[in-house]
Amino acid sequence: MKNIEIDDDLYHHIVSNTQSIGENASSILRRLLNLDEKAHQTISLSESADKEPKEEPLDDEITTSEANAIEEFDNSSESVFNFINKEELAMQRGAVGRFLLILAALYRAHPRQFKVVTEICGRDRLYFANSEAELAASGSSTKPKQIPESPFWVLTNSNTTRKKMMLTKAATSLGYNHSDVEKIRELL
Amino acid sequence: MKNIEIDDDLYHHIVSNTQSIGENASSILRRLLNLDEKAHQTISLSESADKEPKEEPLDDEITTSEANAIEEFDNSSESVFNFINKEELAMQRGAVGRFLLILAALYRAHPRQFKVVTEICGRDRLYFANSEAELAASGSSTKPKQIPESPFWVLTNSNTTRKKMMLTKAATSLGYNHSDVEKIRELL
DNA sequence: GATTCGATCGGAGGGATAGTTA
DNA sequence: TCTAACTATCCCTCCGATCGAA
Repeated sequence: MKNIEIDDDLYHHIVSNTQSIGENASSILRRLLNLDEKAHQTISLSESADKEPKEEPLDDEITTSEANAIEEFDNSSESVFNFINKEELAMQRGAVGRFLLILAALYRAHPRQFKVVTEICGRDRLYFANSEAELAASGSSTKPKQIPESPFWVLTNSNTTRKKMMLTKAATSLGYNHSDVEKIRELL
Repeated sequence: MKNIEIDDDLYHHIVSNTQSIGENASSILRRLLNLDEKAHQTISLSESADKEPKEEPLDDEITTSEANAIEEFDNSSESVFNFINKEELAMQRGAVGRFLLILAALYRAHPRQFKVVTEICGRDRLYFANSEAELAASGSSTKPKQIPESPFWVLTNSNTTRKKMMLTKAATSLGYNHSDVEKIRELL
């Protein structure tokens, strides 16, 4: 135990933070200074549990058969709409944020067949690819962005009209019918 | 001047934070507790030695007189922490987004006393107000933004340090103790 | 010509820091 | 004069419409 001398205002400040009858100065100070306890568990690593959808595109040949096309829907019961969070969408600052969110949903719903989007491209720019470099190399200022939680990248330097077109093509490639495609493009 | 008795480990902690030869305990403690060097925070009307939530009403037309003291904490069981969504926070692009989200949480937890933040201000700019115009008029390029889901506006044209300061002052005005204030400012 | 595509460039937002004031 | 506090300019990044190119 030690005695220290402090100014009145400090003293009052400490007293005013008493949280239990008879609490002593040390206890109050520890709380105010964030000391004591058995440390604080900074960030719970609860994160690591859910992650790891990772997904490896796998290079099976899709073109081979119709059967394949069906089987593609490994998540057959899943549709993008199960992965769209309207709140989150609404919160985005601009079209790019929404664009990425929608694509991320498409990827989550169809991780294995997603690679077909890779075929969607412009006159000379690639629109989708597995790496930033590929997109960057296909044009100037393409502004590649990674589709969240996926191994794919998209070109981002385009007007909104074109972004909608990309969504339309992507959804169509993944087997959505016209009315669903329409709903998807309207999300942007 | 007052004398207080503290544990050895606390004593050492304080001593080890000495920053100049001959610095006294009060000075060190003020620094550690983020208290202003002299006088107290601008806004907090220094209480006497009373404990507990302190806080004072300002012009409130509460119908029941007794309610006044207690009623401050209309959402007494509510703390900002119940209104903070870490996910949402993490998603923000920059400090401004987080800043607004944290303030919105503070407002939701304390809608009736929130008006005290209105007293927080700089040399000539207002930091909080009930209208965009007020803030805009108090300086140039103040970039006022409305605190989501609230009738209040904040100035936004400041560096991150100052935004943290604003949060600190706001939380303090609303009766949070230092350790909570610290947690809040760390959210930014 | 008509149409599709590319990427430049103006605009908005954010916030560090230079500059100002008390 | 010197310093601490505060302001708001200004640079940077992100967006995406627009207009030139194919």
